[in-house]
Amino acid sequence: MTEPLDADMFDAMCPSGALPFQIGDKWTEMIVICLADGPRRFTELRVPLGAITPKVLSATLRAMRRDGLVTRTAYDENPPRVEYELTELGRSMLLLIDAVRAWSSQYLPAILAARQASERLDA
Amino acid sequence: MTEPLDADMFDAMCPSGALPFQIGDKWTEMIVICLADGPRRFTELRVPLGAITPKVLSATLRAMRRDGLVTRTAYDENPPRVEYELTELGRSMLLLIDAVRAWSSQYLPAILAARQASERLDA
DNA sequence: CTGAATCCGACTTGATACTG
DNA sequence: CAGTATCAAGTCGGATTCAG
Repeated sequence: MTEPLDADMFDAMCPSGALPFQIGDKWTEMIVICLADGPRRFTELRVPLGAITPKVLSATLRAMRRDGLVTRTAYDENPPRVEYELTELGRSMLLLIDAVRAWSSQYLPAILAARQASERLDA
Repeated sequence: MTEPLDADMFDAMCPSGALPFQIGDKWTEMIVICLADGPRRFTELRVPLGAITPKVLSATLRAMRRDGLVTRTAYDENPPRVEYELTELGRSMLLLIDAVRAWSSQYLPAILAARQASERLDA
């Protein structure tokens, strides 16, 4: 259920900067996807997110907690362990994220083609 | 079909800043919605967009043209007239925008409530 | 009417280093 | 392990002014 996250899991989504649909800030969508299969630890999330700095991950998770998208559970152990988990509200985003991904796979190539065509006009 | 746009048509959507789904940049979604019923002129678009500056509207439309979302048609008249119209690609976003809006009407209140609850903890 | 040119402040993101 | 503190850089939207 909660196997280790693949460090390359977002590499294939590279042209996401061209996608006209953005979920939250730069990282929210990926974090939601990472948490889809169950709770994850702080460092565990850093693996697939391409060397996100701890400050940014911390800030993003705090904003998501504030909006009720994730919960944070700290275990009083040594070494410390903290787990983040999607709330029902956060989980409700998964369906819409799937819809966005479906739209992307269908239409993103057209956007990239239009972009390259207009680049040729500039030259 | 293309009745004048209401200057208040986006006032009810005010808490859109809290929405975790963003379409393009700040204005792209609203422009797509404004063009849903047919072509619109430059100044016509400025009405419902709450005093968007011409520079920003121009830049947004240029980016949308570059991505193949809208077409621009200039008529050689005096005074000059320019019309923007959704392409098929741009029109394909409408379904997804509807899905985002449906999600919003269902879950955005929960986000706002969670946000207010965490504000009370800060105080 | 439909923009373009310039300047600017605010916000976002990241690099780096440090702590309980 | 799980963050925080500080600093630097880039980007975006906007105000203002001017032009075809």
